[in-house]
Amino acid sequence: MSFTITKKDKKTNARIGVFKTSHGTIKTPFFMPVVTKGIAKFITLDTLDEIKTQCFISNCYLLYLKPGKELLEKTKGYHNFINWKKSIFTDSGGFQLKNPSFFISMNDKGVWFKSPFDGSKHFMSPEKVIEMQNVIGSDIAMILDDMQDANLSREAYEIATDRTIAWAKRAILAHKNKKQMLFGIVQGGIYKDLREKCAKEINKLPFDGLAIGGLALGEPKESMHKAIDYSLKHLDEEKIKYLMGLGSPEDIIVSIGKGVDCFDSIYPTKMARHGFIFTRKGPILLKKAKYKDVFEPIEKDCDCPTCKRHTLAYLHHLLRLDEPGVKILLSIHNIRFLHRLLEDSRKEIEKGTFESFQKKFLKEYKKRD
RNA sequence: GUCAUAAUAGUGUAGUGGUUAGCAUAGGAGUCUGUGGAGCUUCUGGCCCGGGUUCAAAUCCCGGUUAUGACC
Repeated sequence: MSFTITKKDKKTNARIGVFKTSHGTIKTPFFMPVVTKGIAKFITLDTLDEIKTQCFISNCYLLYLKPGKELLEKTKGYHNFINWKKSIFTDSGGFQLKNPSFFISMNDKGVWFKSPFDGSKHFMSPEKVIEMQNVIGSDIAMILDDMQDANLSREAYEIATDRTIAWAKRAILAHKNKKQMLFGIVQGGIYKDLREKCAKEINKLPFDGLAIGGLALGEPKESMHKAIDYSLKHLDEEKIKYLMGLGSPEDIIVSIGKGVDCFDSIYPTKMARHGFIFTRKGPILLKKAKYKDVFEPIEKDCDCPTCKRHTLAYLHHLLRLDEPGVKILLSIHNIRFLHRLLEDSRKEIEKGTFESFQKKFLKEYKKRD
């Protein structure tokens, strides 16, 4: 279990590296799809393998509810249960804090959640979240953090920042599993001093990786990018950096240049379900009538199963009929698109040409509809 | 041919005298970022035709047209 930077870009803060977990080696920077409950939405694990997914992220809280701790103990972990040989991250459930269908209340001890399945109440503490992730057996566990929604008062972010720091310390003490890595999370909203304070404190602790959370929640883009900078500035350069939740192609390319190594997001799959597909020349809204007779793949050079076999006209036809299968085909493309984008970024960093690649990408990736 | 019933956005429908004529879907525009989901916002678009009653008609009356059904 280690992270080794193999090359640093001279013109930007981008870097490539090798991230070793108990289940293999991941080339960084990388994108991981979200596999909340043991399967990605509309994509099987088989397909994730086929489109060269190195790693995915699941959700500790949702796995705690179903299938539950006992079953995962019986199967000796989540890897066995779902039969996935490669690496797995688990999110703590901190993100569900902003979701009213889960959240009940919280204090310094932890969070009361409710189950949407039966309304039952569950208490989650920083320690309990570590314990559950241990049962899951994920390669990377995330600490429970206090993530506040955008547009709250500064006081709310001050409390959340202090609580995240306090919980991070408790998580470190609770974490005993030597086969599992633990990542800390930086919070602080869009406030420079809070981000810096949180980053410094989290950076002091012996985490295996460092995450930046609480972004892309409705704050302006510019504030978001600044918040990333404030956070990264005080984090150990040699440790792996994980920007939580961001998945738009522009955000990823910009953030790689800042020195981020790891991304996860529901963005590609959610967009796909709503008929939005990524291309290097910008996103396509496939339902538009202009695609009804375009007999070309989404992207000619894309190697995903969807592009190798189908045309825009065909996919448009399925989307207009609201055939469920089209959500599979589009989700596959969008995930593969991000994997390819990251593969290309790694190649460009290796060659020392990342900066011009980044500029060219951002110039070409404009809305074309 | 006779009788009955019906006719409201492209489609399917609600509306029994005073409504900005409602809803769904289709169509246009926008949006979605550590998954309670396949969503959300928004725009466009309609009373079969002609006459009558009434202060006022999608609504009541007469005629026409068309559709469906039954009968001959």
